[in-house]
Amino acid sequence: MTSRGKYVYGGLESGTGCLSCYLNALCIAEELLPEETLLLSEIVAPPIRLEKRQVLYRQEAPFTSLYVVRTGCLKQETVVESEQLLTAIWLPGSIIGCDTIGLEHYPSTVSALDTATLCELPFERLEAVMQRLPKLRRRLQRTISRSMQQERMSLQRLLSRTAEARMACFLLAVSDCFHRRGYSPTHFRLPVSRNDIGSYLGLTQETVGRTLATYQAQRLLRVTGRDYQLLDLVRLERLASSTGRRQKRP
Amino acid sequence: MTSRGKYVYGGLESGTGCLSCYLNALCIAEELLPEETLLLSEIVAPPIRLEKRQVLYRQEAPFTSLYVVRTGCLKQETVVESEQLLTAIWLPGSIIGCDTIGLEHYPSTVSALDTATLCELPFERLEAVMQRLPKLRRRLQRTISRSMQQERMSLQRLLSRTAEARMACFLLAVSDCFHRRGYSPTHFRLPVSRNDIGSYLGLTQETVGRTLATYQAQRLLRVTGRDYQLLDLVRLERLASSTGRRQKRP
DNA sequence: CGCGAGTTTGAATCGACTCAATATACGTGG
DNA sequence: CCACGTATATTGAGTCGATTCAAACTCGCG
Repeated sequence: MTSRGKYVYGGLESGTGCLSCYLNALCIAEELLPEETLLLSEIVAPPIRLEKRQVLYRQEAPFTSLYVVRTGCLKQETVVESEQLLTAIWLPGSIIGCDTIGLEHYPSTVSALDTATLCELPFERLEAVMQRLPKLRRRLQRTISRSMQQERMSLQRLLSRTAEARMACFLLAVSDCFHRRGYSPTHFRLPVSRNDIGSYLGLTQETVGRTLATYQAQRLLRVTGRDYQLLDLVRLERLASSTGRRQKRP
Repeated sequence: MTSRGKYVYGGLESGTGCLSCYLNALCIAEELLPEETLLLSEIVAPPIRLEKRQVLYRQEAPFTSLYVVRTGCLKQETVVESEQLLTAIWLPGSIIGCDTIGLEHYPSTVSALDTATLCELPFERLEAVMQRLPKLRRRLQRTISRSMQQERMSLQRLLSRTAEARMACFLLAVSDCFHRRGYSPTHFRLPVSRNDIGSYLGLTQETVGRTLATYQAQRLLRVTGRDYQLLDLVRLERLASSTGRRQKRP
């Protein structure tokens, strides 16, 4: 998070726009007719490329745009009462900035964990298109509602779970996300430090490491650095959906 | 949560509508001109009165309306993978249903914890008014964004806190909410069982009770049943903003 | 090659949980 | 209105899990 800036990436085919985007079915463009999608792609700013540690926007910066993650991984940090929280981890397909619509300033800082590419949706222009395309507005609202409920639930679940169960929840969420974007659900690189995973899950880095070690000993997965290979999704899911504690007898 | 239904409350002055509502400054009506507020009050359905345990809507029921809490207290429960989570506690001034806009069905069940009165905003009609009043749309979006970020942060904070700190966070949030609605911030009835507080905070009922007892011994507050009297907000805030754990030395 | 950030491992402490038993409040029907 | 039964709260003892702290280790990068 040392330098800020938005560097245009020359490598993306820009002429084709949203129509040919591999994320189409997940982006807000979902369910739009081709001619409607074209309308959308006209307002999409040229793709942004961020290098590791580069900042997309800072807390308190004026709100201008939503961003869709095409590739890479970003983190969102919020400072409140001089306490820093890791409030989100963004993977491909996520829409960043939904928590800022209607506000003047971004409530948090978003930065890249490794090289990332994003689509920028200037909100003013998006608003204009939504005026003409109510379907698009509903689509965005649905995305927002879903993520609100999703996030609330996943955090709520974590609250009453042990470290083991929290890690399982986290890894499965990441796996699921990659899966739906067409990547492997069992083998991925997650460029997040143990420390960051810890503050995202409310654990210490030591506990995160130890838990991964335990998993590895049980042949649930293999980790080398930040490269994860899930070996037994079924057992991980069992771990994630139990609280990890002894059953309270009725 | 035994019986369902929406019973019209005869006791609210209905002719005056939003203009005279004591919540005006907090409801989405904020910042609207009088004539605009009138437009809004025309679509507000007659006030709803719910008795203790009555259900406002059930999970999977078709989405029809947003609701504003006028008085009383409600809880939101979500069942996912046969696990029941207490995902929200709604106090006066809250808008219920923001997590459902754009979706077909409510993602959770909301029921009254004691007698409650609510304003119903049928969403179809609200949408029509927002079409004519962009200001109102922005107002609603701002509310949604704010609550998204707020909720995310407060849950995130809880994750890395001890039972003592979690309880302090919770009580202060409630206190703040009542305060902003014009009630006393230090003396209120919170008709939520220890068990429900526990599942909301990710603690057991025993821990909730013990923590309250500890607080009482330290003259931080007085509790009798579900009646709370906060005696030292400053010290409570200190408790809430520290994690409750020993400081890790740098 | 060496430095530093990130990670791993171990030992001791403290906190929250489970379980069980008791006490209190509350609503219902006699 | 009181007595009862159920739901909710309190209290205590023992266990298990996550934290703190310290130290050694590994990897990537200049």
